[in-house]
Amino acid sequence: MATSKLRGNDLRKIGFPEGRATTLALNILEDRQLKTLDKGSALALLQKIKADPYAYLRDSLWRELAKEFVPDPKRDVTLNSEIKDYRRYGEAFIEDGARRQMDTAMQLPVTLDGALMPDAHQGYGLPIGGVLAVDNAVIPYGVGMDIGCRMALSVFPVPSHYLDQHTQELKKLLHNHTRFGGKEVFKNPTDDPILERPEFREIAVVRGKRDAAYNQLGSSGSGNHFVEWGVVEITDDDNDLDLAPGQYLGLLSHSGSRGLGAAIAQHYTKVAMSKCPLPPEARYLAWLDLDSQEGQEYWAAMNLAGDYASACHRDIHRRLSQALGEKPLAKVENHHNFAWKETLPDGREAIVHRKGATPAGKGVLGVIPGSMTAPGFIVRGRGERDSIQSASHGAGRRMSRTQAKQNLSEGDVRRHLRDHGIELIGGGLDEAPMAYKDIHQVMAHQRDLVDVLGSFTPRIVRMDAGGGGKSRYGGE
DNA sequence: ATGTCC
Repeated sequence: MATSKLRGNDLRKIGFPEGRATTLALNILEDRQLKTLDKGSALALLQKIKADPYAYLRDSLWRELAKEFVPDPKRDVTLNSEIKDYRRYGEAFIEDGARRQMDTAMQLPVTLDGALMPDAHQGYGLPIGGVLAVDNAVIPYGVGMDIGCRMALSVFPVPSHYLDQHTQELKKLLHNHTRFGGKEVFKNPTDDPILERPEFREIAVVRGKRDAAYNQLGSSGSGNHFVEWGVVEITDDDNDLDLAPGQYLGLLSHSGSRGLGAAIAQHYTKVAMSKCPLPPEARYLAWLDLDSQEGQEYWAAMNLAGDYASACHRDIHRRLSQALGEKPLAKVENHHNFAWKETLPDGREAIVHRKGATPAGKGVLGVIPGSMTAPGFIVRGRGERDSIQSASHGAGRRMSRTQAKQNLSEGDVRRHLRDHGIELIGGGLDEAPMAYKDIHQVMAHQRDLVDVLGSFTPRIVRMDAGGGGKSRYGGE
């Protein structure tokens, strides 16, 4: 009876699409002929069917599932045979998987234009670091799971040597006034006006998450999310922040829309995949017509999740500013994992998806983080048309989470952090600085996309304690 | 990235 324990989530981990294929697989496994199959063997078999569905088309038990993995011109929306041309920044160190995913996205009949940022790596559907402009449609997996995930920086009127003199106090503030991980939330969540938005009454999936949204407000979640104190160095006199060149104490946060955004992404991805069946390699790129009821709902829910993520950062910075007893001189905030209505250079209206890519329209400010032991950069967009007015959202991974856990040791990471003078609360091996690309190289590949106004060098970092042996994927 | 669900 071991098979009865197999869940949809197990199938997601071996790359099964949400929806019919998963439902079919779970139903077929209920067949009495398969009752003796243990969980491992069942997963191995399902993987084989997905990899070579043609071998199972005559198998009476598995035929219906196998069909799900074979292109069906009668059912599937057809991809263009031609891959539309698109720019790749820093192509030499972009992995093949990310390139292949972007190629597929450039074959969608709704695609107008695209670009791949120098921190790109493989994700679900659109690669992380992928920018895709489409015609009157929105792709839930082109936005990603953590809708509206963002960076927020506060610059304080405090000299940077405060970090050296008050290291343990600042560390304690992070410990006391931030919440990380799946379960940790504030006992006294802020009653933010966002919770009164009509979407919480009008959209079913959003309504079901209102209580969770209230409880999770101001919490940071897990994965690559962080809150950190560090040194802001302003190098450019003309910096749009009214800051004199020099060094300041800074607070940088990276997190998103928590359970609310995840539920919206999961729900509308399922809807899109059932309404817009695509050939297997493109299945996760299913879109919703923007004029459809579901498309309008997703658009409203996505915007709410973005505003919620912003409210969370506001709360994080308010709590820490109060605890520090200082008001910020300047703030910079920018989001990725989102879709915007924009006008392309040729005048066409487009829905521009930036999955792990930073908006870089002319004069638009943003922060591109490096790693715990490398600076991030305060940037101003140059409005470059070839990148669809976008830039990278960080350094990007050099090692997958699994590779990092296999190749790095706790001792090595501890030494590396100590050598760089970094204080860390939490943080797993999969988030070790060595798992990330060299931010200086990444920045060198996007000189045409952004101007650098200053830097942020982390000193005291808090992250989730990390997943230990748990398998994770993606990361935006 | 989330919640533990087809």
